[in-house]
Amino acid sequence: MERKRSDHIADALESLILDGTFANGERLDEQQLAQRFDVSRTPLREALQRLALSGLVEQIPRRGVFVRQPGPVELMEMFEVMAELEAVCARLAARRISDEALEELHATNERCNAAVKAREADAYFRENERFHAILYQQSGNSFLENECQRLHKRLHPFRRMQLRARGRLRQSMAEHEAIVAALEDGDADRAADALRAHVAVQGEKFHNLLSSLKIDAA
Amino acid sequence: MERKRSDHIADALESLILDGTFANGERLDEQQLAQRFDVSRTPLREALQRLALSGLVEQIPRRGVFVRQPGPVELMEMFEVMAELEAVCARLAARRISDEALEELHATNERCNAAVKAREADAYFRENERFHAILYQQSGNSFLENECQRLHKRLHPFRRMQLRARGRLRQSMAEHEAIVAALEDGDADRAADALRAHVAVQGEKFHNLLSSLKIDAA
DNA sequence: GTCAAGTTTCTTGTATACAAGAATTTCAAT
DNA sequence: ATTGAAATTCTTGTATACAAGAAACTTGAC
Repeated sequence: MERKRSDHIADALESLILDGTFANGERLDEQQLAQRFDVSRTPLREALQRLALSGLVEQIPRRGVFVRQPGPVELMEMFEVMAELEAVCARLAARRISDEALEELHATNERCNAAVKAREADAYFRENERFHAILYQQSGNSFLENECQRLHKRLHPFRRMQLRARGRLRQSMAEHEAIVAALEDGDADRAADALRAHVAVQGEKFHNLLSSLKIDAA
Repeated sequence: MERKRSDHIADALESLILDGTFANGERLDEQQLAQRFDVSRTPLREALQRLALSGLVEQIPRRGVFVRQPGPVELMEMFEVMAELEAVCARLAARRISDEALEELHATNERCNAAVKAREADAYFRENERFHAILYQQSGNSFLENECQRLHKRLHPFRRMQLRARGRLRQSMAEHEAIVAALEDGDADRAADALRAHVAVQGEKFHNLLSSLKIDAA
């Protein structure tokens, strides 16, 4: 299963957009980028098209493609949908989850906690991602799993930002524990509510963070 | 806002796949299709890539692209997710829906009913689509609205098939009425449950239909 | 006749060339 | 100096040409 050049370019561009190398309304010049990646315009255009379809970039016919960072409103909307999708995962998983998966959720939380204490941000994020990935998978609905991963990936950079809020890490861990507890009890509604709240609060924290930044800037 | 050739080709190919002109595992030959649409391979490849990203087609590197109709399991999964997403729409819409929109839902249902009585299938489908589109929109979350429309579009041909089940049309109309009633009462949970059931039953009907077809074939 | 290695042909992936529409600049008129 | 139209330049969209990998076919050994 070998990948082609345009795939790698798409990934690279995605990273560059998500980490803010390209500013928001900025136009992405095909020729420049082609030179930068040492490739012709053909695979580059394929990569740009992929980004356009995944929403990171807007393609205006005969004008070019422009970086399109979601604004505060759209972000809140995305977090809202993410919260609901994860709640559905939890509801389904509460019935279907295996003992092994529960064990793994516990283990992941352990490692997550250890990372919090050791102040290892990267390790924390890795385990956090794993926690959610397991939940998606345990929904038993692979279409849902894919949709969740898609949206999760898109929200990734903002999730990271939101976690800088004071005391959020410890609170987030507590929420994880509560979610696992509900799953262990097989309580679908409680698990769903816990997960919905867990994700929704991320959106809110992020929103607060944005507001404070705006005040600072003003 | 002019579109480009590859957009039209993508639409055309999409129709051809959805209406079954191309069989399931069939390989789509770039050269043949290019001739067929009287265009070079470049825009055609763009169109194919779009279809691949939207899931209608699978692209295997250096091998070609193949039609990929979802199997029964995946379809059920998709209907399950659709049901949940629409339930979220209903829950949000129950609080935010405007009087005008409620009025329009009623009107749409009227026209839908008329179409049922007149046995006008096309009109029925048009109004049915409109009903759901209004709900998506009235969620007040445009990201959610887009996601719903995306999935709705993808399920469109299967929805149509499912409605052939005996008595389903009339039952479906009754469900629509119940949904509007819940929205008028501002009862979020009832609206969500009604819409979830309304969509979920479509998946089940479809599943039944598939099973009976398989028995017939055997 | 079957199987395998080598060769040919075909298809996809990439590069380049060309066409057409958009942006920018130039230049004239007021 | 400003405005507006013509022309030039630049960028995107499409066509064609080339490269590389996969499938199909040929040929030879057993």
